[in-house]
Amino acid sequence: MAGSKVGSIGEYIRDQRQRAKISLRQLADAAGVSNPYLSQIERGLRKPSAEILQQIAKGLRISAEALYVQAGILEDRKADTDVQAAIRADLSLSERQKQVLLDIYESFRKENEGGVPAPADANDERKEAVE
Amino acid sequence: MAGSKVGSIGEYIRDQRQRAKISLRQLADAAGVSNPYLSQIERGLRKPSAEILQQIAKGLRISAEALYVQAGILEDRKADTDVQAAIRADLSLSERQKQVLLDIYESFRKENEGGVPAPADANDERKEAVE
DNA sequence: GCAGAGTGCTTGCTATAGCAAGCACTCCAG
DNA sequence: CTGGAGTGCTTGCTATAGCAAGCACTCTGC
Repeated sequence: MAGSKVGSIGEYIRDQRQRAKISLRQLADAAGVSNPYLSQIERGLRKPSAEILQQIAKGLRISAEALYVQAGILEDRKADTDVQAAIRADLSLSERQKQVLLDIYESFRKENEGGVPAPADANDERKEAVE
Repeated sequence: MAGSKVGSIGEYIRDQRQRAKISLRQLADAAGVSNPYLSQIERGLRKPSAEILQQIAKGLRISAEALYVQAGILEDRKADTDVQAAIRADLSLSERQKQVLLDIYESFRKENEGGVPAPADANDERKEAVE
């Protein structure tokens, strides 16, 4: 999907449907939503709920997440790193603690965008962080 | 969160709110939703849209995804990897950064020995770590 | 005691999501 | 030509999401 990340969900659905070479009614039937409503969604007249998006994704045989991203209700995340996935799934952490760790992890990665720093620099980093 | 992955979103929100030790109105204000509506959501009388869940997540300072998972609109992605192993193996972090993250992770887990704690504690931890 | 602050909930309303019934059109076979 | 199948859209309706106004309660200070 070239262009903006959060575009018109309706246009995106129509595009995917046309790529799949199925009619509006065929998709509506496969998705279990009414065909007039799907038409309205595609033309931007209605704003579908996440549940409807889930059904449409099923009918299109694509991930619901892809539609959520287009609809602006989910961040477009490239595959989680192992660290991120592990933190999210860790049952010994509260939701808030997970968010804190993820934020710190992310800020560390930003610092390292020019490369992983030498151990001497990392020393200073630790002192700041621990204090 | 032991037990079913997709439970009552209302109970979950109330639980997170009570862990954060904030009143219903405080969360409603922080989230930008009406307090009666939040009350209805917590009691399972209404079914909030993804947009409202997003706002509530912001007010609770947790990820929207966590609420989506509870609401059944997003799959809970499993991670087979352990947090500690993942941090150690992450090539985008320096060794010192890894240690910092591991220390924080460890201290979070220590705090949680009697159970998953109130997020207010995690708040303090974050301030220390970033400074 | 009363007033004020804070709490969670009730109630009635508006806007709109999502549907069913059906229209208008195109295409093709008999 | 007509009828049938398929297409996308219009229209009017119902159910409900989400809100504002306000109630009933608890607690505290004067």
